[in-house]
Amino acid sequence: MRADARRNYERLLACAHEAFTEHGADASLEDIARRAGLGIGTLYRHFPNREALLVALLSARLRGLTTYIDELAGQEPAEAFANWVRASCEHGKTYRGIAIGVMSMVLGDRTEFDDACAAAKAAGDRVLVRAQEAGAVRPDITRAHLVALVQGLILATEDDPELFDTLLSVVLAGLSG
Amino acid sequence: MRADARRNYERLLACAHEAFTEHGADASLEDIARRAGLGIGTLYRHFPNREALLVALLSARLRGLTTYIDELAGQEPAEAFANWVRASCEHGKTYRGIAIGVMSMVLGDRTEFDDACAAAKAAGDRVLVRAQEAGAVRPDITRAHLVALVQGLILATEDDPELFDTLLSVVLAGLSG
DNA sequence: CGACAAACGGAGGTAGCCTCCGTATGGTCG
DNA sequence: CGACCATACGGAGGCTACCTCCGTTTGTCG
Repeated sequence: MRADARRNYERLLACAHEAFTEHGADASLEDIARRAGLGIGTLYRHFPNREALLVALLSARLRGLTTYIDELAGQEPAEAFANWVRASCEHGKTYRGIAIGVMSMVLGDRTEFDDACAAAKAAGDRVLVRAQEAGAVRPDITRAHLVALVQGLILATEDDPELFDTLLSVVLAGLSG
Repeated sequence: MRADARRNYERLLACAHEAFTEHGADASLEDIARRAGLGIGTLYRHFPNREALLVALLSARLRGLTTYIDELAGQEPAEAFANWVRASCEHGKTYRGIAIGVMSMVLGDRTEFDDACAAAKAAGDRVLVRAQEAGAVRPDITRAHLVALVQGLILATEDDPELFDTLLSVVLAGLSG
């Protein structure tokens, strides 16, 4: 990959992040190219369609989340667990709209995204198991339960950060072993 | 309202339902007008923009759900409660994508939609209170809890009906008084 | 430094959004 | 019953976005 190509790839991802968080998954691709100071043709060479750009962006962000989760290994189990839940909520809030857009798209090769998902799940499982082994979290809880709790929490408290904090503390207390 | 206008209004809503469930909130408005055998101008007179059409459609559906919930008054409390949860899940599944599109839109007069929401909530509360008074449902559960549970359930079990049924039975068992 | 594969840019064809206004028609009143 | 007009309809047209295609530019390697 040529140096200019890599530079432009990164620039496009950064501008796509801005545009998608501002306007949702419907953001104009031409606007993204303009923000990056590049032609629309360049955007389409790197990402053949909207889905490809979204998948690349989400995958990059998921990799970032995975890195953070792995760093939680240095914290005590209960604290690491709480931080994991919190980070997942934050990630879910920011990318809920975008992720739903991606989910509704079909077909195509989503290997990259699937891999990033699997990695994030595995990293989360490690934190969960550790917390459970330390007796900080009920042993019957699974990651699927937490996904459901987190998503429900986010949707039920839309636009009410105070309610969100209250319910999150309730959930965390309820999960303690 | 003239007779032809009312007929066309209904026809547009029906075709919008088809199109939105097929293609999500991004469905083409021109396609909706075509399906209804009407000009695009007619669609825009009845619904000045996409949001207005979505709001009208969701409101109509919510009113239908409210009617169903009210009919549950004839069933025994525990059964009515379970049916309410089930119907809410069904409604949420079908309209999740569309509803999210609506939620992300801002400003404008949403009185009609707000009223429909309030009515559905009130009807649900009646069923909940009755079930709790009969001792069929834990007294500390609120409708907000159920919204969170339901939404989380739907999101966590995307594309896996079997898992959905399993988790739903778990939730219903867990809610019993 | 020169050559060429790799990358860029943007014109252009298509389609959807929404507006505007000329045309058609349902309902009402003499 | 017929004529009038407010109400409603249709679609052309201006705009913007999507995506493709190809002529031009540029990084890299011998």
